[in-house]
Amino acid sequence: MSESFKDQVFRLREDAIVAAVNRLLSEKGFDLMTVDAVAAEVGIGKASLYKHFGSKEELGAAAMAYVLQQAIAQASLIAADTSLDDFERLVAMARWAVVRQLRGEMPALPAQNPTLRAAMLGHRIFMDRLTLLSDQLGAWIESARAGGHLDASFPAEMALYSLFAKGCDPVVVIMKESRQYSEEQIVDWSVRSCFMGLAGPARRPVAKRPASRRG
Amino acid sequence: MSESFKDQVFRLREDAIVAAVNRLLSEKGFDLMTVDAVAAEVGIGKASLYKHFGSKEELGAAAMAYVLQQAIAQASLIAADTSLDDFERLVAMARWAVVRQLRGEMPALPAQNPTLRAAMLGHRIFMDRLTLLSDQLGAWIESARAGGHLDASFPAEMALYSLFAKGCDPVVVIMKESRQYSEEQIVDWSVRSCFMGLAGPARRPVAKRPASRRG
DNA sequence: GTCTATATTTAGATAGAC
DNA sequence: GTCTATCTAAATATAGAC
Repeated sequence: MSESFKDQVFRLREDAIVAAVNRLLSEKGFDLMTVDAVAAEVGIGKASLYKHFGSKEELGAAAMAYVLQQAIAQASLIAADTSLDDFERLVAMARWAVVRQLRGEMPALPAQNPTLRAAMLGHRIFMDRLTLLSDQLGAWIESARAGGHLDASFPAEMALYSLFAKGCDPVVVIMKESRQYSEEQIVDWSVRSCFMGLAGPARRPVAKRPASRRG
Repeated sequence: MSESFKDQVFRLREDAIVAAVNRLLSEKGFDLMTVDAVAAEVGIGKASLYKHFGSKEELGAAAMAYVLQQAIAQASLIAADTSLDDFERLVAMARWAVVRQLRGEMPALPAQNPTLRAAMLGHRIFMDRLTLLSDQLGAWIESARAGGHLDASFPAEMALYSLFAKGCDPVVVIMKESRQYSEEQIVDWSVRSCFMGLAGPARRPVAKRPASRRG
């Protein structure tokens, strides 16, 4: 019973650490985020931090695992919404990623860092969640492709990668920093450009079949 | 005369340094690129390097200025090609950026680094070239928007930012690393997704007017 | 301007008391 | 597990001879 309470405190502290890492990662990025800053943000000593996580890279992997957990939860909600078809579910997930990034809740990890990459590949929870989310998105992508809702001239993997890339789209960041547009506008534009592209009506071929919904 | 020769050597050496920085930046990124590695790649001592550039940030700014120079040269070629309209010129520039990235010739600089950002804002050559290129691209964008070739529901700045972002598109990198697709395929897909989006025929509204060319 | 050798700083990681 | 104090490694930058 006392043990159980201790465990609860332990997990709450870890949650606080992950939250701090997540915030600092989205603000400064991995390389400029220092372990000292994480400890200071949580309000504990650095040595205490290392009792929870063995390295800075593990902190990054844990932050990504946390975001993946939230993405999976969001996907579950979207999957349960029967008013949506699978294409619209993909759009909804892209929207979710952009919103998260605008709110500063999307950690930025450098893909070029081999040490960090190794830590993530060795992080079982992260990898399991990554597989789970990829499978869910992949199923929607296949369904949407089969129905002509996604352009089948692209490989399915490219749609998957594009969705993940929405979480770190520099265009979104710049548009936000310019402070000229509302968040809703930025989200709408970003998602629309992802699926419809930048081209205007003069460059769009005549549709082979009429659009199914939006008249 | 001897002075002039020395100057030539000096500039050649600086070119070699910038080339090395450019290669290392595209391979490792700014934070993982060390000044020691740059000096080793050029084949000179680190102290000699600091006679040419005052800081690591200046190296990064110089590398970007060099890429901008090449982008401007490419834009001049494209501008002179009278077989293209302005929309196609934008497509050609996007294609150029993706090709450069695939070849590992596109330096990656972290936008979140304030020191680096300050160095670039203070780098006159870089800023002048950035303005020049932005003006050229902006003119094409306005022209393409006016003709309905670009979707006018997006702000013009967003098209500009999207073009610049093509130089660091993580989807391109991942597709390349997967080694499943040829470079031409990746380029075609990346450029197509930028302007036409991921959506398929079932999601495209009936065109108000017929496509001008590729029908 | 180039080199070798060194100074300085920063930040990841740990020792050891409690 | 938490803390203070410290170790260590790496990397930016510089001194000083040539």
